[in-house]
Amino acid sequence: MKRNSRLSLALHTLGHMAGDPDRMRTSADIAKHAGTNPVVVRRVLGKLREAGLLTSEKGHAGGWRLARAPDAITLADVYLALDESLVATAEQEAASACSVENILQKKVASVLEDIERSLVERLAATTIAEVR
Amino acid sequence: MKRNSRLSLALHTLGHMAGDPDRMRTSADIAKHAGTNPVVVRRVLGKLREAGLLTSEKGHAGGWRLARAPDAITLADVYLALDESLVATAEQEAASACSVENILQKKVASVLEDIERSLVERLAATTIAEVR
DNA sequence: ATTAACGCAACAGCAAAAGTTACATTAGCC
DNA sequence: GGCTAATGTAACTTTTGCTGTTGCGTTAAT
Ligand code: FES
Ligand code: FES
Repeated sequence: MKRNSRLSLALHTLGHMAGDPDRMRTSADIAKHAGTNPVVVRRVLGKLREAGLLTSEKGHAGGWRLARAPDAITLADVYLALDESLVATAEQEAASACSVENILQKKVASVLEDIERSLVERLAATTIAEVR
Repeated sequence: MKRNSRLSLALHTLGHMAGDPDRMRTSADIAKHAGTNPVVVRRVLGKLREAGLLTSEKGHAGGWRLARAPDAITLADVYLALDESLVATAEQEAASACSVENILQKKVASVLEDIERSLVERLAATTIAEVR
């Protein structure tokens, strides 16, 4: 697991959680499985918690758990929770003096928006219950 | 022009070329317009030449020119010529022991392939003659 | 012969992502 | 109450890919 590691890490972890939703997992456990560092895990899962997909508990018997049923969490939920996008975003700059630049900007931005939308649609069709 | 600079640079340059196809441009000219370095321009345009979209000539009166009519070059041609993809590619690693990983890999890869295909389709609908 | 261009390779600088360390806080357990 | 094991966060370091830069060889017009 190398690239796009945040998303990979998140999906992989949720996939395993979906297979045994009641078990509480610590960031150290998860990190060991994923071959990374507990802090990285907490960083990523923290975003999923903010999005309401996971809950975490501090203290002695703490750890991480799904916040909803596995079949109520789609890949799109995860993708959107980390706001990192798989489609390069064409950030719009203040309209330049160059007409070529402006026209291109519009064309490309509109294509990318459509593509992004359809990507999310596709991801929404699969739940993490289906990937374990 | 900051991000995804290779594609931006390429499209922008071709857009301008489409407006005056017979004029020969040097990498230094182009670099000045694009606010970058001639070597960077040659790197990018070199790929477009390999793909048959441009021709370059060395020597004193050398420079760059379109290899075909502007309305015969689509944005998709340019996108494909630089093999840099706007959709993050889910590189496949040797099937791991973990079934979650394998299933995810397949799902995500297939989605991304579809998305990439449809992106290229969309880009193929516009020629550089339309963006000047 | 000179000049102005490309081609290419090697190197330097930079910025974003990942990993690491450190420490405060929290909650169960004896 | 004190110990232990967990999260939460901030700061720092390392890695990595991209951009930009320099240098030099090659080519062709003048
Ligand atoms: S990571 Fe999927 S099995 Fe350990
Ligand atoms: S860059 Fe488009 S006008 Fe100079």
